[in-house]
Amino acid sequence: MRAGASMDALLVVRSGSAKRFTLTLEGTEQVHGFVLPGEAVGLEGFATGRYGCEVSALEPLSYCRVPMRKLEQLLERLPGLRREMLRLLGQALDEALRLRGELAETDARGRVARFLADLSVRLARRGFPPHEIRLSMSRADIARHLGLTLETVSRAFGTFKREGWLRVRARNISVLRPEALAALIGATPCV
Amino acid sequence: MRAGASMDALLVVRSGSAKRFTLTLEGTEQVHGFVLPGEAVGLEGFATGRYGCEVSALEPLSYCRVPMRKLEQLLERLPGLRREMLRLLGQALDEALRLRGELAETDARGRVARFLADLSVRLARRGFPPHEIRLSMSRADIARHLGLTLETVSRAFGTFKREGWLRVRARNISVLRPEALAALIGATPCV
DNA sequence: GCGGCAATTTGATCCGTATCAAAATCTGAC
DNA sequence: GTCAGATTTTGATACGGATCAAATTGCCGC
Repeated sequence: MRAGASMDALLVVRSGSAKRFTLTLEGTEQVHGFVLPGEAVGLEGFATGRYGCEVSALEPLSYCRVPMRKLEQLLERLPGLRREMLRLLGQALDEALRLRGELAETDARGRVARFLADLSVRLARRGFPPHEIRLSMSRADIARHLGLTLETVSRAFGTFKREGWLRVRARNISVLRPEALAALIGATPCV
Repeated sequence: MRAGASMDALLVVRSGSAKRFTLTLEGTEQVHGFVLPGEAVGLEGFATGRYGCEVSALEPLSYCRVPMRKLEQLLERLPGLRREMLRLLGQALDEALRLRGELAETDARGRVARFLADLSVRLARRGFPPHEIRLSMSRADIARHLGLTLETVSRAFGTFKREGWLRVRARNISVLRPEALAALIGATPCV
C-alpha cells in the first residue's frame, strides 16, 4: 500500500505481518506501527480518499480486500456493520492517542517494555502463545517506531536479558518474567 | 467530558477552547491536544461506547451536542453523513498518527514551532488572523502536550523571540516570521 | 495603584540517549 | 560446512533536555 494512492479498498491482514510507515522529507521512515493477522490497514484514508501511509509486508503475507464500492453497499444495508466500522475507527484512534501519550512520557526501557507487552496482548488475542515472540521487524524498525535509535533498543533488550526478564536470541524473544515488564510500565501482565 | 463515562452524545465545540487529556496512574495529565471551534470531541468513544479521554474547557465555551440515538437515526437515512463521519474519524486518526511520528523525531524547538504552525492553520481555517495567537493554555499544558517540560517550552519561546521570529508577551504570541518557523519544520508557512 | 499569588522566565547542573566506532553474531547462498 | 553481507551488540563520548532553584512578570482582587 502506498501513501497517496487512491483508497479503493479496505485491507485486512490474514496471515503474516507488515509495517505501517510514512516517508519523511529526508527520506527516513516514520514507523507508525506493525500489523498483525486480523488487523485492518488504510483506515486513515477515509480522511481524504487517499491512503495516508505506506504499508509493506515484513514476511510472506496474505490479506483480504474489501472494495470501497462494496463497503458502501454493505453499510447501506447493515446497521451492525455501521457500528462496527465506527468501533474499528474509534479503536484505531484511541490506540494512536494512547501510543502518542506514552511516547511523550516514558523512557527508553519503558517504551521497549510496552512494545513487548503490546505484542503479547495482540498475539494472545489471536491465540498465539504470548510469551514466545518472533519479531518479524528489525531493531531499526522498532527504534523508528519508538522514537529511539537502534542502539538504544538493543541496549534495552540487553538490560532485560541481564535482569533475567527476557531470553533474547536475535529476533526470538522469550518473556520469562512478564510481571516484571508489566510492573515497569504500570500495567497488569498479559496471561 | 470524563474518560470512562458512557458515550451518549457527540460533542462539537462552537466557541472557546478546551483541552483533551487522560490521567496517568501517577495522577499527571497526558495532554492529547487542544480543541478549537468547529472541532469534535469524543470520537475515540466509538471504540468501547465510553469516552476515552477527559475534556475540560480552557475558557468560557459553548458547544453542540448530538445524542447517539439521534446520530444513528441520521446515519440510517443519510449516506452523505455516513461518509462524513468516516471522513471525520479518518482525519482524527491521520492527525494522531502524524503527531505521534513528529514527537518521535523532532527536537524541542521543532515541536514548539510545529505547535504554533498547527494553531495558525487551524485559526486561519476558522477565519481568525493566523499570526496573532492568544494561547488559552498554560506553558505546562503545552509542555505535557509536546512531551517536554514547561521550562523547555519557555526556553523555546525565548529563543524564537531573540531570533526575532516571535513577539511573546505572556500568552499573546505574534508570529513575525512565519517562514522561519516553517523552514525549521520543513513545511510551507500558513498564509 | 497596591499587594499577593500564580505563571513564566532564567540560571546551573546532571542524566539519558544520540552519535560515532568497532566487534560479534546471525542469515542465506553456495 | 563455509563465506560474505547484513544485523545486532557493545563501547566511549557528547549533547539536549530534565531537574532543581531562584528571580521576574503578569494577573486579579481590593
